[in-house]
Amino acid sequence: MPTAAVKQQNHNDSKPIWRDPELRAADAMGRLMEFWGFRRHMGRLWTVLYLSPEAMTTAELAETLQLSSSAVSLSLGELVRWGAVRKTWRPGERKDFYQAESSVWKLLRRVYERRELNLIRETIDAFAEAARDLEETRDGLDASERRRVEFMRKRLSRLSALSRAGERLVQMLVAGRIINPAELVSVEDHD
Amino acid sequence: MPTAAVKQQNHNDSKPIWRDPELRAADAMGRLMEFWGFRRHMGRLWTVLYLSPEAMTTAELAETLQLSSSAVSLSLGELVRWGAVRKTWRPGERKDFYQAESSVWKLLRRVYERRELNLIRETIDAFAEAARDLEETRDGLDASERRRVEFMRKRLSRLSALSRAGERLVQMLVAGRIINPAELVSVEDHD
DNA sequence: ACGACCGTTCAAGAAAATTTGAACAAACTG
DNA sequence: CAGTTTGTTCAAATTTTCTTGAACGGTCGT
Repeated sequence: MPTAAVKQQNHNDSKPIWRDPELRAADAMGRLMEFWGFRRHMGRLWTVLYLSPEAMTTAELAETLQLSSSAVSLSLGELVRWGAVRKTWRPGERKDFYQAESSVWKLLRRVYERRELNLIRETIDAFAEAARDLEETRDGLDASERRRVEFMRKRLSRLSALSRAGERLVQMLVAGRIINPAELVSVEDHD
Repeated sequence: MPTAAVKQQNHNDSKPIWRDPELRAADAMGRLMEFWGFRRHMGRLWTVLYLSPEAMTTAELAETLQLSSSAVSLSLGELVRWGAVRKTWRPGERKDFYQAESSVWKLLRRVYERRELNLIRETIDAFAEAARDLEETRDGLDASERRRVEFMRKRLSRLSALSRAGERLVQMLVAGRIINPAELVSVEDHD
């Protein structure tokens, strides 16, 4: 009788010889994407599609990555919303086919535009509100309180300036223009 | 009898009037840091310290942010390991005092050096391994398989080139030198 | 050396997220 | 139109991460 150590080579699937490197690359991208705040599976799915010359069906993707169909549907849908994967169509086929958007630069740009830039702006706004709140407290304060609030105000405005500089930098990136980190540095120089 | 809506102003703490803007700013930074892959509390703690003219004790931090002492210890320790907060000392005092590293640029650089750069390198290595795996499969393949593997090899090497370009960009950032996103773009041009 | 004070670590509990199977809906086929 | 096939949504279950209180260990003052 076979031991438990025997890999269960299910179904009648003879897996292609390139499956191992494929999964290795997919997993590496999955980690990267996860670190970047996306679902692991988004990176994996995108990579499998990117490495495939042909568009693929959800069933093939599920089989390749050993995922349930709902997991595929979920992450693939998100990829489509990010424009990282396109639904394609094949005459005579009922299933949907998917293919990877192959311009990584385009994808990077889109994420920075839609997500990072938004987050920075929310942060900028929050600092601005905090500063406004602070102004309103400047009524009957004794000397030491006044000094304390003044310090805080200065630091807050530095955080504001830094985040605005960050916003500009990301805007430059998105525009494909040259980025000068010195602009960030210089915010902190004159104190 | 007082309703539940009455804010419980616990203890005998008369909270300073700048507490609200302080917390608002701390929370904004907490979100940013969380998005960036750190603990929420790290951003909050750092901000409270950054906005304070005086070094603070763990007890004061816990009180300000309404955290348990273990939560403070955990996240503060991590901040110290990242060099984002320094332990200071006061003559005659037994407690430890903490103050924020106030150069945000220095902090950014350190994180990119230690963390992002490492991650990119791991990714580069994984792609390289995948490519090596793939080379080894090139034995008795029929024509269509050969074409398939060849496609995959091309795409893999493009991913490699992209991640190496990413590494270079981060290196430039860390060095404070000018970054040209076009280098990333150009990887995908000649196909 | 003893006791009080601080800070860290740990394991248990709580909260948040991912994952899955099943139910549902939509589109096509015969 | 009934029956398949395909894809999505939902809630339950699992896993992972975060939080907490208690135990531990070290340091200082008496």
